Amino acid sequence: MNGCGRGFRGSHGMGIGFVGPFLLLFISQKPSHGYELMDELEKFGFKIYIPDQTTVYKVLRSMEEMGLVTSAWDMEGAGPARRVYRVTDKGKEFLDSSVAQIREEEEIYKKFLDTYKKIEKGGER
Amino acid sequence: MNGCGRGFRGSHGMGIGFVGPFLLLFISQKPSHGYELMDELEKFGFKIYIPDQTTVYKVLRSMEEMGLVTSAWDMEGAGPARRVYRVTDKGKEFLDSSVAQIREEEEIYKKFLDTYKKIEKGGER
DNA sequence: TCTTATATATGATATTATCATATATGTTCT
DNA sequence: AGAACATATATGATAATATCATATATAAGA
Repeated sequence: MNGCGRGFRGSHGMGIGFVGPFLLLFISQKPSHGYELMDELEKFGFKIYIPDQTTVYKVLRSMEEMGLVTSAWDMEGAGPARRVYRVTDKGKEFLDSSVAQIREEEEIYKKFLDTYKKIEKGGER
Repeated sequence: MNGCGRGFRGSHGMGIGFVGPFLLLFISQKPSHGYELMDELEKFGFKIYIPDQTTVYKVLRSMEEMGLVTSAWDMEGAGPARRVYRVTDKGKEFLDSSVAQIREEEEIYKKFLDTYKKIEKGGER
């Protein structure tokens, strides 16, 4: 019981969890680091469920191990050093290949909401 | 590596996993049993990712333990006995309360696809 | 009889996410 | 100066979720 998001998606073996593709999408637009990416997740629409910080950092490292991104320390600017990630060609391919799955889920969710609306109206509530 | 779906959603503590709300939705429309629900998942749009059979059976049992559904054996008709599930009031409430989260995810996915389309067009691909 | 579809179930394991905690830099307030 | 806070990353232990491998059993069809 912790008021977090909802569930696996059985992505066993994908290696980058639920949030991975989103991070890959962000990094594809602009090289970025963990702390900033956390922020971007919220701006993107993650409100009720926002992944844990440690999850984000760990997924970034996983993605690097898988060769989907590379990282380098950025000492410039204020504050502590930032580990800045950049997408690789392999990362772009991965992103491309995950789109079909995302599309399916988007459709399933849309259909869920439509169906719910119907039974909510007709229902003995 | 198993070609399955994609990842957790950090639903720690929800107790009914990713597929739970869908099962609850189906059962709310019509009492049903595990084997049939598997079928309905496919009809609903689960193709690239379809949850494992054992996952479905286990989630149904969890939902019963949580008081979201009740079950009874149905001996009528052909074939082996079926454990038929019916939604409870608590189950309906649970379904209601999970809608906000589903809506957020649907929006996030939609935005993912829109953003991807943009960077795909403008991208050095 | 053999195969297939129907139907449920469980113990072991793999995968993913969070929790608790640690470290460190730089800014702002008092 | 000292305290508090925002920024920034990291890891070991633990919790939650999903699958794998396997077992059982009924009935229909070839």
